[in-house]
Amino acid sequence: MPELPEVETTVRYLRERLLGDVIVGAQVRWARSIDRPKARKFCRAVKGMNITAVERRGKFIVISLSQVQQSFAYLLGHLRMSGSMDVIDGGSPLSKHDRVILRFGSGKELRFNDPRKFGRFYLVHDMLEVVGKLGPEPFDRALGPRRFHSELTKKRCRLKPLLLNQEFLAGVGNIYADECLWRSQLHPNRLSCSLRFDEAKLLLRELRRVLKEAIRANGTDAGDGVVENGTYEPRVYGRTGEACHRCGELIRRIVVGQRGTHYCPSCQKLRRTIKAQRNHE
DNA sequence: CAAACTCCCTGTTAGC
DNA sequence: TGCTAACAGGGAGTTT
Repeated sequence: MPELPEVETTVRYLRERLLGDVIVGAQVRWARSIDRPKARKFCRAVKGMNITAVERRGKFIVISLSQVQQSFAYLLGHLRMSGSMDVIDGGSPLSKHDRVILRFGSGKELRFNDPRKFGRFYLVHDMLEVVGKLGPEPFDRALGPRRFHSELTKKRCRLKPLLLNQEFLAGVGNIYADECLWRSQLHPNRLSCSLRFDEAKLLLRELRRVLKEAIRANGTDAGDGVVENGTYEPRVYGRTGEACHRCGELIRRIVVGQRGTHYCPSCQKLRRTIKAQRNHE
């Protein structure tokens, strides 16, 4: 599943190939892949648009567009579960799950491939219409340990669902939520309001470290038929029953907030000490 | 406010 | 071998 590192990888890939190119045509093979406007209007409106920037906001791909008479300014894309983007020279046969194709003046084609059909494009004037409610970027300079701790403690949620909440923090998905909790030795069910300052500080640092490491590796290989060639190796995610890299205990899978969650029962204790445990019993 | 549920989808997999 | 049913999962919306 594409999360921040995978989207960042995709954005860099697209930027390198599409910057300055002009969209000359669009084909939509699954109408609901276009969230807004309606597919017909979308195809008409993107024609003649020039790609002036390709950036990322959370898990959204943000493409800035310019045209002589401006009616739309941003093309946003979200890969959701199984989406991926490919830029090819054009003309080659379509593959089964290609949902949207953009043709460019250079002859290149952007192909949006999405087996599960959850991914979406948004063509809008104001990108805040789509990404306006997102929380801060994990790498936002304004997000320091102090503010992170205060945001964490003013909520009363379990850590895992809170990290996945895009209005709390933008870009974290199931894999990297599990990974940063393991690295910080925090239990996914731990209440956010119970975190000490040093624990919040550690969590933020480990989250940034794991995201950086994954970006450097071009993300994680989905292995799910999704075209991705990242080499980041998760330490807990998808390693149920295997040995913890820190202590050797077997990694366990539980469900937290309707999401599969992987953690080490020995390194990530809910309660910190035996004494604290007794006090609760 | 927090959490659970439902829906959207299809490839994969467990079970028969 | 071949079939069916359960399942995963991001996010929006609804209900508890």
